[in-house]
Amino acid sequence: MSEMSSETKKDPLFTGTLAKGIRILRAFDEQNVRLSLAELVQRTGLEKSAVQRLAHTLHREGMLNKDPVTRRFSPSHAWLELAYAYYWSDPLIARALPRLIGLSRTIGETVNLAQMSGDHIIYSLRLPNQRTHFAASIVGRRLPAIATAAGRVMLSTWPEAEADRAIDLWPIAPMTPKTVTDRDQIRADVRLAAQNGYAMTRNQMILNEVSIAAPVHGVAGPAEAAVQVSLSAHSYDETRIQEEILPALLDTANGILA
Amino acid sequence: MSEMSSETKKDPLFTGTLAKGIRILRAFDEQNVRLSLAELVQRTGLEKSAVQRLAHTLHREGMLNKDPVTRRFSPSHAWLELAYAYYWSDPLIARALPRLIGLSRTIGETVNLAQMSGDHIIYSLRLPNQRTHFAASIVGRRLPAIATAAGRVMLSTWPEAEADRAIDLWPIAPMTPKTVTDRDQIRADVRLAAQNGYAMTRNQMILNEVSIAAPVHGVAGPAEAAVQVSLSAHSYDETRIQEEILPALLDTANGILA
DNA sequence: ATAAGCCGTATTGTATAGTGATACATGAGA
DNA sequence: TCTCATGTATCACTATACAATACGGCTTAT
Repeated sequence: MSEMSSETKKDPLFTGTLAKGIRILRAFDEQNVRLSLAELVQRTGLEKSAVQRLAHTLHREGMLNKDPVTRRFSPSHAWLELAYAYYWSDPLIARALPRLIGLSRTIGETVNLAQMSGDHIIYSLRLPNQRTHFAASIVGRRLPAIATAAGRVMLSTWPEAEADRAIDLWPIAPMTPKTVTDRDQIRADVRLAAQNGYAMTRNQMILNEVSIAAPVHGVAGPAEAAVQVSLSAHSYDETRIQEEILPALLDTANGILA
Repeated sequence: MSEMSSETKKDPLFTGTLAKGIRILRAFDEQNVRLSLAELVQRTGLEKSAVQRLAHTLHREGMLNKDPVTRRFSPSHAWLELAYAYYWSDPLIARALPRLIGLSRTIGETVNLAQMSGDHIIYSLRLPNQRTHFAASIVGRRLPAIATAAGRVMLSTWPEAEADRAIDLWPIAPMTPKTVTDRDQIRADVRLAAQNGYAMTRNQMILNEVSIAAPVHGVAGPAEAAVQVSLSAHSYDETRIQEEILPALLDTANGILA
């Protein structure tokens, strides 16, 4: 009767109530920061009664704050505690963090650790500087993988067939007028990254931004992650990048291997 | 029949299934990073069948990874996405971040933003340096409020009766041999913080660590948060702290007011 | 002023969906 | 080879989540 029929079709271990509750948590994002009951109904597509019950439960469990006057829900500190648990669970984080800090001190520019997450990348560590704008300063941000230097350099370590499939099928969300949407151009860029051992993009997310990424290799096979640096094109010409940034970046990424 | 009878007693809006699912998420922490079904049963106190169903659902919803060979569950990237949403939801974060970065550059030492969360503080922003150890580098960490400089300086802005109650009742978890557990001593320290406008502790979490915190005031009334700096007692004597650290710290904390 | 909407909250009969017990399968250790 | 612990699958039962609806407070329009 609903649109989830195909997904839910006879999985006797699937508990719909919990899934709905998770959908409520997921309704919050950078544009939806404080949601009323009615807005939650709209964003989740659930029944008003269901949202009432589930949001109430999440509130009582400490997962949602509720403003006593506006009656709006918002994320609670528990969401940060979950991030804390995540950080401990991923061994890459502890290996990468001290080296990223070193890189950040050396070059004095924004440094990130990105991981592949489906067809997106997700930033799991970020070391912003004062010029970095807010969205680029906080962890957990997702971007379409093949539209980013980090995503491309990771793909460049994949078996060619899989990488090609990804380049053909994965989404691209144009962020600036200069965002590349031509998949053959992306394919060429991934090939180039395979040769160079790093990937570089310009003006893809923000105008006048140069993004450079190097792969973090696992024991063998595809890259586990990528170390990525953002620079202003105004401050860094090609030779400065080659001489000041790249050696330090590649050194950092290689050092994380463990 | 279960131990939740007092909590659940007749709240017709409370959905137990969702609450149980949340308990599964909460079972992961810094010491429990990768949990088997049996361990989840043990840690949550739920029935094996329930854990089987709920963990399966969380896995299908992308909230838990499942290692195909060890069959263990672990936090997924979605946990970082939730943190991302939290960061956008709390307006203090965007106000504080650039100033914290500035402070970090100025003094070259570890800088944190802490907020009150029940009877604990939680670190919501952290700017570590290379010497910072891992647990002190990642957001979402909670510590007993009255055992920390940040917690005490926030309490020092509370109405005296409430602060006294907190000092009497809130938990203290001794972390080092020198952790202060005498509540009258803590009370004196809070009073001193009220006079000075900052709080300082030594050897409370780690030996030879000096922790200094200044309050971030709201429009009026109690502090919204605290800016906190960690130093090595070996590198900073009292006069260096007074001259090099405190002015910058207080300036930063005051500047966040907005 | 009054009415109409909208929204959050409370209530209730009903059947569905989660429950818990149990059985089965697999792999590790003794 | 046996035993035990653990993960997975199945199933009858009924407790529990469900959707509909009613109520009351607040804002907006007329």
